Amino acid sequence: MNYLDSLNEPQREAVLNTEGPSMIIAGAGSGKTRVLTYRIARLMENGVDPFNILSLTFTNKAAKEMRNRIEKVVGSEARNLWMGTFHSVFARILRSEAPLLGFPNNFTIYDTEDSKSLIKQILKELYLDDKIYKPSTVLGKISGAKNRLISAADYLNNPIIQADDQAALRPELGNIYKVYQDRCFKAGAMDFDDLLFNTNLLFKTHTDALNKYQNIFHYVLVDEFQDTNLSQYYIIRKLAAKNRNISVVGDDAQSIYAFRGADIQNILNFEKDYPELKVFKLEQNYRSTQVIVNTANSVISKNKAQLKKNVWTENEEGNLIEVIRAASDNDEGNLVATSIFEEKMQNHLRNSDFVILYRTNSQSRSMEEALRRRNIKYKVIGGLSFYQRKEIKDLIAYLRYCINSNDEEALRRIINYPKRGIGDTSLAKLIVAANDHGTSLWEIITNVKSFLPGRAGLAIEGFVAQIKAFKLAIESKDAFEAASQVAKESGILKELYEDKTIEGLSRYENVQELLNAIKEFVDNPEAEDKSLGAFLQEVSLLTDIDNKDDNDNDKVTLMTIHSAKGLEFKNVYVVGLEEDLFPSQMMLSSRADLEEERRLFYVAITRAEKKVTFSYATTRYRFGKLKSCEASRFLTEMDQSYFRISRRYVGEPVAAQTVNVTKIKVPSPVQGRPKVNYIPSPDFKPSDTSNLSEGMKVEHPKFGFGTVKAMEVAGTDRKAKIHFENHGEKILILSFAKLKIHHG
DNA sequence: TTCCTTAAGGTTTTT
DNA sequence: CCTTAAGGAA
Repeated sequence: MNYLDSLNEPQREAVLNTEGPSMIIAGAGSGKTRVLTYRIARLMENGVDPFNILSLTFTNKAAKEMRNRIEKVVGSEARNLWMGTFHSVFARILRSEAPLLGFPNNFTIYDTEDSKSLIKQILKELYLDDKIYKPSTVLGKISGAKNRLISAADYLNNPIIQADDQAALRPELGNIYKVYQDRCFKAGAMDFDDLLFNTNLLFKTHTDALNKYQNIFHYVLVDEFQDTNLSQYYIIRKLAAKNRNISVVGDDAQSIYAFRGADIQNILNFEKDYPELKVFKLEQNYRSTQVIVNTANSVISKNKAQLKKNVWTENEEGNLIEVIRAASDNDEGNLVATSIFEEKMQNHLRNSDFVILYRTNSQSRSMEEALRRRNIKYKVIGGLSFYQRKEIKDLIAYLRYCINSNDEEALRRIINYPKRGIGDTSLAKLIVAANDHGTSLWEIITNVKSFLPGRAGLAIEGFVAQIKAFKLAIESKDAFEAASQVAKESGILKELYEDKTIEGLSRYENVQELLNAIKEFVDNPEAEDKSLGAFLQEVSLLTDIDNKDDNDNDKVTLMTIHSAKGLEFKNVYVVGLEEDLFPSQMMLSSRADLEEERRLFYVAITRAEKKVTFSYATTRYRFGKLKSCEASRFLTEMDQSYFRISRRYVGEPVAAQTVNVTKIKVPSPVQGRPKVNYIPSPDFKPSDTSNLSEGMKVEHPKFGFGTVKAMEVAGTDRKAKIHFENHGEKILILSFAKLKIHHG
């Protein structure tokens, strides 16, 4: 029972309160994972069978780690817990219940690429313009509807939605949605959103199935609750309806997935749905220094929509936050890499103590180049993941097709790869035939002679014979041997082997790597289902962060801020802090979007234990063109009292010295006075501030008019303490604060 | 049907 | 800058 002693009061209460509904509001770094771990351990110690506990996490990796930690407390029984992401847990359940909904047990899971490809196909068939109905937009609409549990029929019958689509000049959206669903159904396929939508459907239409799972899951726990969507919320609410032992953990300040349908309303609904709810607030931060916690708080305080929470820490004050300004994106990479190198040497750190976080995946390039030049080992999370590579998807499409021969997207991929003389026109004829006869493509191509008598028909017969042989192999051999046979006899390996370019070589190696992964899967003694189908399912639901580590773990990590959720590092670099990049220019149109960007920034800062470094570039290549950039508004709006401007500017020697700056304590913000949005004078133009001095009157585009109270100059690092009429005292850094000097 | 050249357009974030 | 779509010739 000693673990209880290691918890603070609210943590302990949250752990001990195992019965009934509860909500744990957990600030960043407040020991949320510990609480969840011990809570589950506690349940098991109280005699609850692990088979009766469902714990939903945001990544499979988080589930695995938590399982290991619980195992350390209660032993190997922890393996029997139901743990995983929403998608993987309910895919598993659907795997056995799918026939109730008319799907085969071996249904395929379409990834985003498959979905878009199908939408393109449908647009062609309906003679719709893909400039107006852009596949990604259409998919987004369909996804949004599904996440709010609106079926295609509901969509078509809803007058408000129809009016909206009419007004947006996209009246056919509902129709596309309907055709898309029909085609998925016929293909025996579900997309990511269908996994959740169909789980809801299952529980709604089959009370016996619902009862079954209600009786299995006596306890339901949900991590990262702020990032669940309505569809997910309904699932857990249904599951918990009988026992009402439901516990959710989240932090509204870290909600960053609204674009995926996540709805902060879920937190409010939760309070309404469970009036007997117990709420626990974890506010003490154990992860970060005071500098980091205070800075992060100053960022998030700019948001209007938030729950009341006071995150604080007893940790040391810690390093100042360093701000690097670079001349270009490449320069930014160099300065960041140099900084990492120096920090590492000075403080005896490991590569793995560092993370570089950015808004978009494309920003990794300049960082990678700079790190490589300095021989600093790194790994990139996300981006084009292994399983999204063309050669991998091709082989997987063969395997998918052997398991589910109605899988239209897989067929489209492989029917003429490697080339066997079956072109678009032949395939189009087959699809038309399938639609006209109301049968599956597989039935058409197994009787191809009656539809395509010529040379193309012959080629298809050869293809079908091959697939039949593969199916036999999959039935009689283990997954690895079968997949190897498919790779060889399909001609994929040969095709890649003959490509002697560097890319070709690496593609060949990637396919071998996939086969290795299947081998490993088959050899894993813990896996209960070693079938090829099980492998494919697991692989299709991997998250970026789930990619398994190689043996050498001492690497600098590069990833998007989204991927970094839930992780922590000693030193964090948040790079590319420029207007239009972060916040992204796509997110400037509404207040809600901008607030989400700010929460994202908050998440980035709060990953750090010891030190945060910000960087931005004044020019950056975008679409192959050099564009000039401005420092992000996030830099200008936050509390800058802990900033230290790095002297790492272009042209300076690599071993630039750091400036010694005494920190100015910032007075707490003026209380009680409402902060009105200041509208700058129409002729507002930032002045040259190199001669700014005490007593001058200035105008700031956000804070309005003020008087300079004090100046502090240390090399290139210049700060001004300014008293603003409506916002009190602020300390601004002159290299990016925009100020107009008013004379007289 | 395939392969080559050229043009256009695209970067948020992810299960 | 990159990748993908489209168009034309063998």
